[in-house]
Amino acid sequence: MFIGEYTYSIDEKKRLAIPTKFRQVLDKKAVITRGLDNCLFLYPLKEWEKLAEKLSKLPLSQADARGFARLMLIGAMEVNLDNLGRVLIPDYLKKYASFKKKVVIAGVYNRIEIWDEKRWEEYKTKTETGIGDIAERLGELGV
Amino acid sequence: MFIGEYTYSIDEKKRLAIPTKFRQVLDKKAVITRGLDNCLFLYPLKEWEKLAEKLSKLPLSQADARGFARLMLIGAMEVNLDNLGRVLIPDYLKKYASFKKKVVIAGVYNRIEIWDEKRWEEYKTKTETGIGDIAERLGELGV
DNA sequence: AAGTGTAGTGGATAATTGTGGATAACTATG
DNA sequence: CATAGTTATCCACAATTATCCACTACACTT
Repeated sequence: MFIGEYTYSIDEKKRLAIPTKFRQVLDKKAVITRGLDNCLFLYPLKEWEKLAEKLSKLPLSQADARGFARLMLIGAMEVNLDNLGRVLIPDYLKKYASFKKKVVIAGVYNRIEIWDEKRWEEYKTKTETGIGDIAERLGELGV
Repeated sequence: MFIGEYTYSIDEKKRLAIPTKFRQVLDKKAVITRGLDNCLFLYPLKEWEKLAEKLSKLPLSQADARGFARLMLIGAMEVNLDNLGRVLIPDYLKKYASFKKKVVIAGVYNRIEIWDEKRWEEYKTKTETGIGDIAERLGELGV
């Protein structure tokens, strides 16, 4: 399980270190994809395979399902952790998530999220102010 | 599984390099054909055989199904990868997909798509805005 | 409080790969 | 049969990528 928030920096070679606690679970190989709200998702290989399998079953004949599967599958990239536990961020994903130097790596149960630091702060303050409303909806979910 | 987005260029001899990660799976021979949304599909031989089988079973009575099957079957061509992992793009397919110099090679699970770079960018932005809420769709998939 | 160890960051070297050109083989046509 | 044009195989260079190594800073231990 991934939990916690860490701040790291991407060097000029697009390398990003993964927090030590997450490395043990990731096992040298992982898949990085487009995420929600302009962040990136990082999945362990097995979690990704489950997701990809579902995406591949979407009907090819319907334009919007086709587009969705394309965005998610084409947006994904298998990454290897080097000896020091770093991964390479592909250009198009770096651009998609508008990464500058500092990024925030956050554990969200079965996946890892990677945010541009500034966007993360903005998202956090926005969410924190609205957290009262969210709590009410959580009640509906039985939490 | 094919995933990821790569940018390559077609030289003046209509040769196109296939990303290294895809070569291992393709095994020297592949089938290239007309795809949806003005891109090309590239299949491993076995995947193509399965698809061709399905296409041949489409009801002869429906005009659009018949047209789709014709498009893909007649447009298909077997291509060989040379020693450096490049394939030759036939003229009529190059024209169909309106390739200029730069193309995007994209992995979509069991097939590879080849897009003219400009068209891909257009399709991507169009789809990103038109796809609606990605979160909801992921939720439907149980992710 | 000092030393040792671990982890984040940056740089350097070696290997791989994308791209272009050149030569050889084959086909077609006069 | 020969020549011209097209196609295929091979080779070389340049740029990017991957692996390796070193340094620094923080933390924990003794």
